[in-house]
Amino acid sequence: MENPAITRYSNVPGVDALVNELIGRVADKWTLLVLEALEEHGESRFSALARAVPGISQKMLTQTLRQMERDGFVHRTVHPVIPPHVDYRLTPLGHSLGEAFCSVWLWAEAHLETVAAARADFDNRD
Amino acid sequence: MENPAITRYSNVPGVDALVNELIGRVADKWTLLVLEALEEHGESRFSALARAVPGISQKMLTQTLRQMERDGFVHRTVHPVIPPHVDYRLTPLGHSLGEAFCSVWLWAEAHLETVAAARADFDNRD
DNA sequence: AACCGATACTCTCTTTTGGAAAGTAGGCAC
DNA sequence: GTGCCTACTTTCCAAAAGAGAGTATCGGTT
Repeated sequence: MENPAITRYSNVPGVDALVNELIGRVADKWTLLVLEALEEHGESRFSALARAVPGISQKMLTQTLRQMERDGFVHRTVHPVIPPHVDYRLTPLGHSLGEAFCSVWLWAEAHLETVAAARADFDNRD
Repeated sequence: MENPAITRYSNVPGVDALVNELIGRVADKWTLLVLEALEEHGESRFSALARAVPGISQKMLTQTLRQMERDGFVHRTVHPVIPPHVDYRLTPLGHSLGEAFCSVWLWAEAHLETVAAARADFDNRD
């Protein structure tokens, strides 16, 4: 009873599930915030990212960076010195993702007040 | 000890936290998928959305639609008939968000294989 | 030799979130 | 009455996230 219909901006049926999965991975708050921090500050260390992404826990930062590394968005450089020194930087793929999200950031900035007004309106109904 | 520095594509310090919050709301897998379904199919009923968004539970669909309604992305029309009939459609604001995300969908489609290859490569290391 | 500091994690515990499935409401055909 | 229809709502349980302390490493200090 599945609807095999066209979905998504391209209409290739079998690809949709995969695109959905990738979107699910990419449409993640922390991924987006880390991506943005790396776009903004360039190559950064773990502790710098922890500072740059407000509210992220070390655990989530580690996890997010691992996923992003696995997906090929960031490159991890370990300098074998004491104390340890690890740098993270965007790959070209990660950078291209950042550019794709650029319009979303701009949208968020542009419509911040509209959304706030909509929320206030909604909360004051009934 | 907070770093008040420039973040985001605009550099207005106080706005950043709000933009972050909005991004967190908007960069949500289910929100994105529902948004896409509404872009694709136009005004839809609850059950049609449940079918159009593969894998979503009723609970998450209800919750996501409520949030999107509160944020002003969707309009909810209740037809007071029996059995109940409720239609959801994108507001202009919701549509503009969909357009902002368009580049992300295109990115996902375009780089699907690159990401798959990166993952395979990562998983086969050490 | 014991201790400390620095850095990037890692582990444990508690809270929050998400999914599956059953329940609710209310008129209408039977 | 009983069952049916749709759009939720609730409940229970499992998975995920956050807080915060712990770990490994080595050189320098005491």
